[in-house]
Amino acid sequence: MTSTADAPRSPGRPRSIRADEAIIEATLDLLAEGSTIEALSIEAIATRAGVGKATIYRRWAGKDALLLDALRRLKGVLAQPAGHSVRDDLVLLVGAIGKNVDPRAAKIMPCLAPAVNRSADQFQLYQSIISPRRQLMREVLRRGIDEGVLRADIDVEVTMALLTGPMLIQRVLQWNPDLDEQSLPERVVDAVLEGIRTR
Amino acid sequence: MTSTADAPRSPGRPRSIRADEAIIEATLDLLAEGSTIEALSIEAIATRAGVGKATIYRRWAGKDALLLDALRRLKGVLAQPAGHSVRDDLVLLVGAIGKNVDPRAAKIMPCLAPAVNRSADQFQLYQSIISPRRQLMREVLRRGIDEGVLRADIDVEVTMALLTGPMLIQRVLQWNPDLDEQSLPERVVDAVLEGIRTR
DNA sequence: ACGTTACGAGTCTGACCCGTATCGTATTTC
DNA sequence: GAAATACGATACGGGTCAGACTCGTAACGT
Repeated sequence: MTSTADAPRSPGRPRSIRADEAIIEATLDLLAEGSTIEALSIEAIATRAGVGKATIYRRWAGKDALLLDALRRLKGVLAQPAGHSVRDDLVLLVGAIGKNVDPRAAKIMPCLAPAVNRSADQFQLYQSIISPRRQLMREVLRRGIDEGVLRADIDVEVTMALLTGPMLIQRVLQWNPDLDEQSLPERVVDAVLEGIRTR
Repeated sequence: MTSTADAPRSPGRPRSIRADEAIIEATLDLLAEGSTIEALSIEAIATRAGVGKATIYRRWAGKDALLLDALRRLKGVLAQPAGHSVRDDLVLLVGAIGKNVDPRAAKIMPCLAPAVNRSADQFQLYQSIISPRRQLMREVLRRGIDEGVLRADIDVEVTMALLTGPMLIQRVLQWNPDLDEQSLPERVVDAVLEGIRTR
């Protein structure tokens, strides 16, 4: 016989996995199409997903809970530095900033900026996404110090901000429309490595 | 007699300047208190300003037009570099990023990130605010090159992103909560000046 | 005095939305 | 086949808001 712990299966029709998917996808689609977080309505999501509202409320407590789950899908995979050259690893990591597997992510990211500072939940989600990436860069910098490629007296945290900031304001805020995004990672890394002062 | 061009004065009660002020102020207050751009309603603004809704519609076509006018007030004044030391001037300019005269600006800025990429009007407003500041920094960097303090082969535009980015992600996105904002301008400028590579 | 325009306050219609409930139907276990 | 649960659809009451409108009043020119 099946053990009791093995089959806590409830009777009745099981929840549709396709509905789960459709709801999440509809949410991300709508966000990517330009809807802002609070303009997003459960009704719109339900319609877009081809699903009844009740089906959404059966799974999530409200819009916030749904959004949290939906945004988790966007995380994407971490870039994997090769480990040969510190400079090349940094270029790889800087180039990966704001570049997710899901093309919708680029459109959605700017929307999170306001939310991050108003909701503790979303701040935590945001930090949980970026902190592993920060850790990756931190390790490369530490390796650079150990190998003697980077000075030992640099502030690693400030250096990470130095490398990340320019890329982020360009990708998320379109800070300077004339700046070439393609070559930016290389140029940022090299500038930070060499400094700009005459010697 | 008064010349025709001199007195295009219309009859009737003139518009109240105090109402103009009150409406703009109420808008900025509500934004600074945490309301997001689209959660902001004309009704709320009218109530807060102690003004009838019609008084607002008489002046602006809608929420967008009002917002554009209101945000223009936040520009603040440009920091004035002393012109003695390039390093000190850069510290001043970097420290001024995201620091406006109006304390409400700091709370409002993150809300603009999504809007900037969706409305051409707001993108232009955003650029019109930051481009004179960019120009200021550009001039300091050029002076540095002329004086021989900075290398002649640096890319000035990339360098500006290098200096601005870290400060902006910290002030607007709270990128790394552990980073000390107070000392950041100095540390960013010095790091960019010296580079992080061993020599 | 009189016409004109603005004022604050309020009303009204038509949207849109939330969250819940209720349909008839479909899918599962026992 | 019966009980249980899910499904999409739709209806509901309660809420907010946009915009246009209406009051009675206030401020300005002639």
